[in-house]
Amino acid sequence: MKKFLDLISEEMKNAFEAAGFDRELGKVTPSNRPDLCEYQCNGAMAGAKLYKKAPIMIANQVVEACKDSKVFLQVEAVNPGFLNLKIKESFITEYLACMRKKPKFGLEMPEKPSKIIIDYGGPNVAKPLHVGHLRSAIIGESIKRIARYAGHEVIGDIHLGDWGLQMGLIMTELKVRQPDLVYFDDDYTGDYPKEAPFTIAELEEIYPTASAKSKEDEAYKADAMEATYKFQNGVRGYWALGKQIIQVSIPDLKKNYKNLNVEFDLWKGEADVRDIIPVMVEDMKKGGYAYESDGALVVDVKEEMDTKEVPPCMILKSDGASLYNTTDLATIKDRMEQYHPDKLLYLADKRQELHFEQVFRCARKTGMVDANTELAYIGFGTMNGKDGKPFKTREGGVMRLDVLINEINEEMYRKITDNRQVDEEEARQSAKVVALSAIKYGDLSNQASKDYIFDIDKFTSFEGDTGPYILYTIVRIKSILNKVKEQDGFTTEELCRAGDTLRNAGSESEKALMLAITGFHAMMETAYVETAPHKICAYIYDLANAFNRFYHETKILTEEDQEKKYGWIALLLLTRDVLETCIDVLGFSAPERM
RNA sequence: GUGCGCUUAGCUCAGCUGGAUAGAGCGUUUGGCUACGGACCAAAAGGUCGGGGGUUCGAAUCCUCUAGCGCACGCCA
Repeated sequence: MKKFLDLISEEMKNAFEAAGFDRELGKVTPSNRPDLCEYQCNGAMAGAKLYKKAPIMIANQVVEACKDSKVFLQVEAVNPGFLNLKIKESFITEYLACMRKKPKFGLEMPEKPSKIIIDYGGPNVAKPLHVGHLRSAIIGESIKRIARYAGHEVIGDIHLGDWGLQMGLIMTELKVRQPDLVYFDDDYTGDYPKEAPFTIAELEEIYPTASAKSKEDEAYKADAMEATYKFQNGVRGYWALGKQIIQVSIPDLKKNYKNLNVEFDLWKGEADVRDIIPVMVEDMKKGGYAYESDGALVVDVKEEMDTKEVPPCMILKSDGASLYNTTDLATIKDRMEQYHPDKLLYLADKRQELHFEQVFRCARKTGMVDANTELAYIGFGTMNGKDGKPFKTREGGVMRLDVLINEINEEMYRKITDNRQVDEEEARQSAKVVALSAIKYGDLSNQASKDYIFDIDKFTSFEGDTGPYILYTIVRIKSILNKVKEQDGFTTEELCRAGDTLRNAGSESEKALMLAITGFHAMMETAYVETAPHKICAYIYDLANAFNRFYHETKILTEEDQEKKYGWIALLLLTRDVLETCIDVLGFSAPERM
């Protein structure tokens, strides 16, 4: 269905046309003076020059043309030429009734859905997730869900970091501890064991140990680099061992991402493109794109329009090893061939902007990506502590993600059980759900591209613009609905039927709530087009406020007029559904009670 | 050095394509509890939108200059 704002604009455009002006002047926007009107149109002022007429004259003519409108309750011309609009209750009610009946509240679906691959997450195997992975996971998951909700086909790929020096480091340390493992025997030709010779817990201990040793011991580091080389070049034992490191890491990563309500469709990594790299490099040479420079193989990606210096994109290091660029490019090639996507979307720290610029240019120049596939990069800012510096533990180290999450879970549990009797198990469960909303909302309500301050006290607060406040509002609605069910002896289905008929708003706050709901489509569309989850946050915060205001002055359960009461129930159901849809798109959910 | 980004209330942040009196939350002050969940609601105080100049009937928003801060600039990822 059409967006509410478009419908009103249409009506206003007709009025401009009827009054003899260009209909495009009739564009309506939400009011920035809610004390005066619900919507406004500034077209009369824009038309003043065009028609050599005072804006207020134009506005008055338009007012005249709006006389018999079925949409507008009031159209008022105000100096210097504003058109202040109020909407008829019946028009709003009809619109909401229509929203209730349609899937996705009647959000218009694209004629041709795009196929989008979104690359986010990017954790390294064998290393625990830390806070640096949080933003990518949270924002990426939400952007994926927004695009899906908007009707597109989206594939989320975690793009594991399983190619770098950390692989060699682990192998080197493993060799020190267990030198007799068959993986290290170059003469071994049999099958390698299915069981990995380590657990995830051991891996998490091995890596930091190895990393520390390599910083002090040159020979150790050289061994690690050699092991990395062997792994990358597919020396049987090393390759098999590397695969096992990956296989042991994945279930652990899955578990951790599941706690964040983050799911990937593809669990591919850099190592998966190993076979593609030589072919790709060969093609780049043959095509005359790649050449040697200071011993390294590079592709020029400068463009005439550049205002800055864009260094060439390095494909191979002077020792012949591949690097970040190489695997990213090979991954693009792989994705293009396997999925033929309309868009490749990357989510990474904003400091990587130049890297993606180079990679994208290189991919286009070498013909790996055709003109109708879009390459996009969304850079996000740093998560800082209260001091404005990158978030650290009290001791100044990198904070593990599970530690941080546990801390917030505990804080939530404390708040939920504070001063009240609750079932232990249920309280634990809700604490988790609410804690996740606190973390995610805290992150997503800020613009992704900016740095933000991760303030646990602020995010976990039940007051103000926070996740818990949104959940609280939803839970409150659910609570009322449950009471009605009890009171009138309804099942959930019966309640929905009983609350089927919306009625015209009977108060300012009810009308404001209804109008807030009508903004859903425009908001969702903007959130998709601008990849801006924070707009969803702003919307549900407004909606929750509108609901709480309405709730505060409306006694629903004790209302004796059944028609009135069930009209409100209908409005509650719709409000709840819109709120829950929005938080689902943001990547969290609401409990039944909290 | 080159380029990019940021600067809005005491603090944390919004501000849609230029519109009326620049908005929230927290904190501060005040009022509302016989609780459909007060984890709420209502209200007040608090701003030269970093600074200068320009475009425009009209600028936080567009252009330009400038200051402060941050980030990135071939063999890490």
